[in-house]
Amino acid sequence: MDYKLKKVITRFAPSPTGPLHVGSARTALFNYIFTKQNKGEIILRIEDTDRARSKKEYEDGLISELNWLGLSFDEFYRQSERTAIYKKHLENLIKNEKAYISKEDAEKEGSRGEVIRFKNPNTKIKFNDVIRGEVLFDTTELGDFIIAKGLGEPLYHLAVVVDDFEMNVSHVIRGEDHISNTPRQILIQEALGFPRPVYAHIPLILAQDKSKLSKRKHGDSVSVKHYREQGILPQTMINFLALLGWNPGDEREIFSLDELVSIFDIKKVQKGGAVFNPEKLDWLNQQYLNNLNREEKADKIKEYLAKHKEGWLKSPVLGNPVFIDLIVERIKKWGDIQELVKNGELDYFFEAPTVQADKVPWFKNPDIKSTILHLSKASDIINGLGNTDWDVKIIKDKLMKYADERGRGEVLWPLRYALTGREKSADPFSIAKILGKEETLLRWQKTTKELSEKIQGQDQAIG
RNA sequence: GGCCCUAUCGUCUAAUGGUUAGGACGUCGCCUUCUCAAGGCGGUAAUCGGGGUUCGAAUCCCCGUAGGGUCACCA
Repeated sequence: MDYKLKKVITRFAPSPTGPLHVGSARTALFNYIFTKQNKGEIILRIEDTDRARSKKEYEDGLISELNWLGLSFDEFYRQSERTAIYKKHLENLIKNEKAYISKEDAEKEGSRGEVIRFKNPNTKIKFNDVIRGEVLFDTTELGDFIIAKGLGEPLYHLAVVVDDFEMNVSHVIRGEDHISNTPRQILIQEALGFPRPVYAHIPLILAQDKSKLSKRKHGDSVSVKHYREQGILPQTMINFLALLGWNPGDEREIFSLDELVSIFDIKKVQKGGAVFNPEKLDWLNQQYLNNLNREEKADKIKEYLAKHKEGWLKSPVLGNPVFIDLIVERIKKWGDIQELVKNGELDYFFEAPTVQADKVPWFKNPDIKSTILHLSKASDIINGLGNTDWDVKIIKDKLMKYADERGRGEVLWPLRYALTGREKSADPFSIAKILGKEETLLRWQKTTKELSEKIQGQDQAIG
């Protein structure tokens, strides 16, 4: 009765019929945490009794995603390799008249003449769910359900019950969609004389429309792989999934897997389903992104840039810490780098921008002559800086001193625009630092020249 | 439809009979700023409805209602 006395053994039992679903990932996570908390063992069991729908590539994918998440398992089984065991128990059921071979109408396509049905004792089943409390079912309506297509072809309910027993599973933690399967499985357990594990049915993860997240209805966004490819960090995923349906009772919400193991409480898991909120996932990822060290950031930026702009990889800009910080500040996940590239927001770091002369002066005081003056003056200031002074703070201090005298917008807008050719961008100090003195001066001088020519043209036209 | 589960801001949730119903995401505003991003500060917003029980109900009970899950020779 008191499961604390028994060794805790849990299992995560996906069927390899598709990519790892975020809901399944959370089930795996809760199993994992619970197991570690109780110093137990966790089993990964591939439920591939449906030979037609199960695929090795999905199994590989499942394992790859679990690895990525950092969830490890103590034992591994495949149901397709255990048919002899199921057969033994099936024969036992038939011998004891708990199940029988049933002649069926084989007219329906895909159906066969004989299947094995469980002899339903038509009782009421009551079980205690860790999360929901007492649940009562009348099993009469279930009828004599089919537990195997044949002695060598067990179906889900039979395989689950046999395996949970054979593997000494003490706690079954699974999704709420299995709650109505539980009475059926308990019936089989009792017929076989097996002990009953502790059940915990965790709530479903819902889509925005509040229906169960399904690949069919909601596409790729249901898979862990999707978020992995978007550049969400595994630690973000773990943290986010844990927070979906659980909280520590106080206001903390950033937790590592290890921290979860110390503070998680399965009894505090919510009863109702939880909508998967991608905005919050992004926000959380941003928190984790910021805490990465420079090397990790630099490596990932290179990796994602390589996908879109291989030509940029040789640039020394990539190693510049100011550049790295600038990028990380502007993304929520690595995949956002693609957007940055696509929108041309990074071009000016790697090649001279196209500057439109009429956009150089600040709109509040579009005087070309003073704009030229500011550009030249700024060039002088920058030119006076030695190599050791080539630092964002120093560049900023020097330029700001001048900008404060002459009006910030009036000075800073042209400086920045001449450097980037964009109305929106990072500040001119950081960009100057990244570009280097020579390139910065070059861009300012080029713009100055263009503006001068423009003025001359105007003067001639007037004269 | 039968059975089962669930019900606090738009979303994730706190408050285990007594709180101005708290926090986070989003959103909005302000500050910081030449612009963008980041950051800081602040605002908006909820107890599904109706009956009980109680001095007192988001909290306990009943009835509705709504949403969801499940009803395979899938898992």
